[in-house]
Amino acid sequence: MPVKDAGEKLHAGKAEIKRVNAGMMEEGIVRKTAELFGVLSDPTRVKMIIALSKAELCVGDLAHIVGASDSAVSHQLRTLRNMGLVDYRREGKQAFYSLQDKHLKRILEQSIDHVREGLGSS
Amino acid sequence: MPVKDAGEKLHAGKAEIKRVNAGMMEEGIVRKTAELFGVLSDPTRVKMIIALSKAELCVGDLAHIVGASDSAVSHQLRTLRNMGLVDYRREGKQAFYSLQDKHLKRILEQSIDHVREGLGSS
DNA sequence: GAATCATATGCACGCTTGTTCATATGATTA
DNA sequence: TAATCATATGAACAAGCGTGCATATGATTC
Repeated sequence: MPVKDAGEKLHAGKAEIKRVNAGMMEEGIVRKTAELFGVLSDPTRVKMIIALSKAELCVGDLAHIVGASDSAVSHQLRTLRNMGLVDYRREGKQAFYSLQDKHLKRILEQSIDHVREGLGSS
Repeated sequence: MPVKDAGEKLHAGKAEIKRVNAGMMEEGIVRKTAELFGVLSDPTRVKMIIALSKAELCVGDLAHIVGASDSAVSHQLRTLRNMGLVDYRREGKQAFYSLQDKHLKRILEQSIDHVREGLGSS
């Protein structure tokens, strides 16, 4: 049975619409994908992830590197932790973080190239 | 000359910090990268981009496909247009949009796979 | 045990963002 | 020309987000 288009006025052919609809994903996947990108939509977090992809770092050093306050970085790390994107290791007073998610590094690097190629105009 | 660390207390070796710092990008690139990801951080826009990567569509059809109002979609299209991510073509009353930026499709698809592999836990 | 250090957390505030509603624009049709 | 259609736009509002500040926690050092 085809998709019910009862009443709605469409312009492109129904076959076309149907074809596009078939390529759409489940709502849940879409939501999670958007959430993942949300992580990368903040400059501080982008820098944090770049840094953590290069070395395991404690909060203070990370804050120093990305140029944000300890508090801000700690807050953001919680987000990354909750999403399972960073690894966490305690050593005395310090907490060491590193990038858990290798895919993230790939996606980020690819996108940076993309921006470098000139398209991120704004 | 090494990076000036005057006064700040670092924990990891300075060489390590220096190495990580070297891998950091210019502020402008970081900002634009974050902006690009910002585009993909909303479910409606994710759906729009998926749809537009499969076919050229007019506003109404696109709205129908992604399940949002014409107005909402039009607003979002303006954002995408301003960022140079979609192509625009007028035909009579209708305006047809398509994905200008092929990289975007690649990045998006790669990230969807990534989410499918189970990491987008939230 | 007191002081200090590294990190974490709750709250508040300002800013951004996505949507809706109303209206405008511009093209087609009657 | 009037009415209608597709799209665009502006104002307004709610919700979410990033940060600073104060404070808490837990480990080390004196």
